[in-house]
Amino acid sequence: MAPERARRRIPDATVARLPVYLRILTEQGDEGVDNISSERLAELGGVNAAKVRKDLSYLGSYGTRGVGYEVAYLVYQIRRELGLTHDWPVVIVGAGNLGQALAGYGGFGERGFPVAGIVDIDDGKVGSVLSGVRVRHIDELPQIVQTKRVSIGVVATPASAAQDAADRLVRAGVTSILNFAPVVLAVPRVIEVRKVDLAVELQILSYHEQRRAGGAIHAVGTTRPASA
Amino acid sequence: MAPERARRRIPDATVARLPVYLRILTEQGDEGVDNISSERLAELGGVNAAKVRKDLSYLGSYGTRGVGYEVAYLVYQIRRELGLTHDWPVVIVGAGNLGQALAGYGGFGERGFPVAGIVDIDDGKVGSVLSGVRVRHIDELPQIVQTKRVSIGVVATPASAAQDAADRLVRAGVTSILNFAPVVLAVPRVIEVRKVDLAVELQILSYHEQRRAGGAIHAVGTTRPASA
DNA sequence: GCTGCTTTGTGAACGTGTGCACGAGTGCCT
DNA sequence: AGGCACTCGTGCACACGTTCACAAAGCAGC
Repeated sequence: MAPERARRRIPDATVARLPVYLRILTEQGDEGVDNISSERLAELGGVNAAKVRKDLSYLGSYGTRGVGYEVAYLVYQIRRELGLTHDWPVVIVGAGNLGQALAGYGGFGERGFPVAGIVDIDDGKVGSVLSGVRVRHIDELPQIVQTKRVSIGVVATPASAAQDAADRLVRAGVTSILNFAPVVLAVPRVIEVRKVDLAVELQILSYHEQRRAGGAIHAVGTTRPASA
Repeated sequence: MAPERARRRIPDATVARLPVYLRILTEQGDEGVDNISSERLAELGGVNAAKVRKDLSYLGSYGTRGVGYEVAYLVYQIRRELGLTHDWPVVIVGAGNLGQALAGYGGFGERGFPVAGIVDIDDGKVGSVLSGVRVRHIDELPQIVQTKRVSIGVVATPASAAQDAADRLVRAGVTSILNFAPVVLAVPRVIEVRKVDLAVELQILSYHEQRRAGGAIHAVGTTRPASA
């Protein structure tokens, strides 16, 4: 049969950029662009052209020398590689400020991640409806995950409840977690966790602002300052 | 005067981890812990102990061999290095779903990033009050930035309006931007931009799920499929 | 078909980040 | 005071990621 492609592991850094290329390519496709060069794609993506070519080369040799890449075909290949050929329902834990915003944010469903359910531990919130999805009690989590075949969970609870939420998600059978709580989650090795932490992002910006403002004023001294 | 500290450039990877250490150390301090070893800090932060020591060594030699690090002092040093010795007011552009959630999310102000203002281009939204902050028209952006000395802007608009929002922020004098819109912003070199993209995070998780599930099922054909 | 122009795909060099391993310093106990 | 147990700080080797530079491959025009 077909010779199994060696499924070379795609570097993390590349995986993180593929969604960006995908979005740009989709936009370009909608605008009627049929072919695109690595140079142009790099420009739109804010990266280096060589990087684009190397990234895309991990998918296979889908470009045409002297011409560029066929947009539609590349979109297909990236979607296939990212597993976006079918929907991935997600379940949101936590119906607070953030959970509500996430549920209301249309971007989820449109991009292939429909909200299969929202759960909260607070009976006061259970029953209310957010953007068409009814909030259910967290005890129903296992049932939701099973019946809707959910493999991605979103933790949108306060920090203090995040670990419990993660534990419940894992027990319910979820294998990937997107964590918005400012906590380092402890989960089994096999569970894939990604973290989005606003405070961290702001503090990184703060570092650069601080450095810009006063950091450079002091001339760089010798290697070892007085440690007294 | 004080001997100018040697301000060596701190690696990006380290800067990204310092906020995590800071949060853990603050928590530990609140719980009455006075000293902490790199081993313990690593465990709580989900990283390697050697990495913790190397990261902290960029700040200076603030540990005590045989004992560990004094929590309070380390908190102080990290805060100083990250520029968290004073508040950094932020201005939010976009009072939609996300902008509202961000304004309502208490974590901002508490962590030293008070919301100096929210602006929107839609007159229908101007005037309403979100979590105590009145939404103002985007034309007032320069004034807000100037009077409140804002250097960090948050883009919480739809993708189509994000570049315009960024342009306005830059023109108003902001030098760092946190972008929630799924767009690659074009800004002057000197402007620091960080991006938070939910779709990208989910697609990365999708990649791992897909790989876990069936990545190996379909054998991909030879190097070059028919390209018509 | 041949020439010249364009753009891909990738080897190789370089830079950044990680983790080990161990010397060096510190506190405690006798 | 001396020995021991502990933990930091860091040199070094290795892995990962980025960028350059160029041969290979395709297209267009004559």
